[in-house]
Amino acid sequence: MPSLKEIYDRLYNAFGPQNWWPGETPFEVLVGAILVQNTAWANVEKAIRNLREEGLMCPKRLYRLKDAELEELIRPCGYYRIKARRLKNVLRYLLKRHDGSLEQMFRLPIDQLRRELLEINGIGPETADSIILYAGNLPTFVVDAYTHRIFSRHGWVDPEADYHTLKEFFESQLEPDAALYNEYHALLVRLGKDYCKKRPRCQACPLEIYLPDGQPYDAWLE
DNA sequence: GACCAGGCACATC
DNA sequence: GATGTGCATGGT
Repeated sequence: MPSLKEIYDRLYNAFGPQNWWPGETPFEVLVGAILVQNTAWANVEKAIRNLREEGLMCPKRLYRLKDAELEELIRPCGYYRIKARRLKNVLRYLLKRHDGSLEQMFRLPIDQLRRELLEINGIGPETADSIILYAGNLPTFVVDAYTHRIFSRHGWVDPEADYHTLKEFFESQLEPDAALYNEYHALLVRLGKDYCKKRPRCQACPLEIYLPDGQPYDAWLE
């Protein structure tokens, strides 16, 4: 396979900078990381807009909001009841442990912060890493369904590989560079959305991954 | 109408 | 330890 750096360069040359995360502030990124779980971003935008318009993009105010009201505001992004609970769980941690200060939270060593986030009910590995990388601008690689799908369909990783294995796969071959990790993950999502859907649809290319000019993506990367 | 989307927790065997 | 299921809206 091509080196991870080369794959990155080719993706960057093809798609350009993705300007992630699409959130105004670190706190919005944190909120978005919960709301986007297994959900299309377009739906999350509506929920975030609702919170913003109500002036609720603030840890304390959001935490004090009644569950029923929070649920109603985030309803457009789906799983709204469980996500309301998960949001409250993170907010409780943020307020009690860090006095509501993200800045303070991100002063923790990355590994420790990651462990603490993973103890929160509703925060799994991808959400924890997304918060650390995209809200904290700290170098931890974010793995998601697209990452797994793209790399396993190419035969570059074991299809059975779990989150931690994929994360190590990237971090062991790339410098710990937050800007690089940020752009890399965003580019993989872009590639996945455009060319690597969940269910393969085209017989001509076993990978079902194509570039805008119709050339198979796998050939393009060789 | 079926399928999909930037997961995660929990029940059951 | 592995496998299955609930959570839910909105776009294609």
